[in-house]
Amino acid sequence: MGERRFSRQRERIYQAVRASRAHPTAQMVYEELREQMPRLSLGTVYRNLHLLAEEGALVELGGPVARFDAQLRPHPHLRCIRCGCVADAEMAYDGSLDVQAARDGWQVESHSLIFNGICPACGKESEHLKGDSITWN
Amino acid sequence: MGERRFSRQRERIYQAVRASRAHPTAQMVYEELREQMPRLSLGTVYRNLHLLAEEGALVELGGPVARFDAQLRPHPHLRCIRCGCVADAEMAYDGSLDVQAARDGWQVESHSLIFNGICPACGKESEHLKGDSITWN
DNA sequence: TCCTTAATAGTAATGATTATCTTTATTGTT
DNA sequence: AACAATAAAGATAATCATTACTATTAAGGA
Repeated sequence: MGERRFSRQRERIYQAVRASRAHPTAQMVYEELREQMPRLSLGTVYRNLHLLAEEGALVELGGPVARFDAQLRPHPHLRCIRCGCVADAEMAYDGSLDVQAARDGWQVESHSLIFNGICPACGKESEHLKGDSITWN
Repeated sequence: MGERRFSRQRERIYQAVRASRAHPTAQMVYEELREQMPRLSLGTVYRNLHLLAEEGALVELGGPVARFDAQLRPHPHLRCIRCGCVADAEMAYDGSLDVQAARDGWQVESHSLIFNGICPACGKESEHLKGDSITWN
């Protein structure tokens, strides 16, 4: 449990998420940075994404594969049930919901609101193809 | 692509989810049924849970490990950030949100609203222990 | 420059889920 | 009831995301 030190890898990882609008996965960050840092390891990406999330510099989004967001204000997201891409919803985060949801002995801290749908790209290229729907409630 | 046949395994799997209030995972269903059906295979549980979800008899909930619900009316859920358990929120599903969320070329079909918090059991046993927070937005 | 040790790279291990493949069982038909 | 066609099961291997482990590298203070 020592003091945190600077590392160029962590810095680049943070900047990569910041610069992206794709809510990238660890794999996506890894592949992008690898071009410039061929020796980068995937484990390093995972470790640092979690460190950054832990210290509040990033937010981790759920789902079957984790995604990361440098936009710290909580907000709803849109997820494509075809390609899995994630976008920000233009909608405010309603913290009052957390109060309403509390019941029994639950202590509600936050909520995640994810809209499932078809993204512009997928909606265009496939008015015929019927891929597997990956929707969650 | 043949016609669907009856199978006692599928029937029991469906009943197991129906009878549970835990929004069980595939593993949970498997372990429970195994007592009565020692030869049951985990792959069979996964295959049938997905078949049942596909034909609309069950709903699949997201998260790092998939959970299943026989309550078909969409509704928000509570998830414990300590133990991972899932419960129903006593709150109506607001379909009007889906209309509001639509933007650009997105076709929104549904949404999932999950409250993150501490369940009664975890809140009781640990006002001292500080486990890893697993919260998603 | 030297030391301490946090952080990395590389790789093995884990856990959930999916795929493959042989055997079993459902169901329509004799 | 026996038969044939094939959906589904059981067993196991493979895949994918993520985590753990270990020897080496590199912050950063003395």
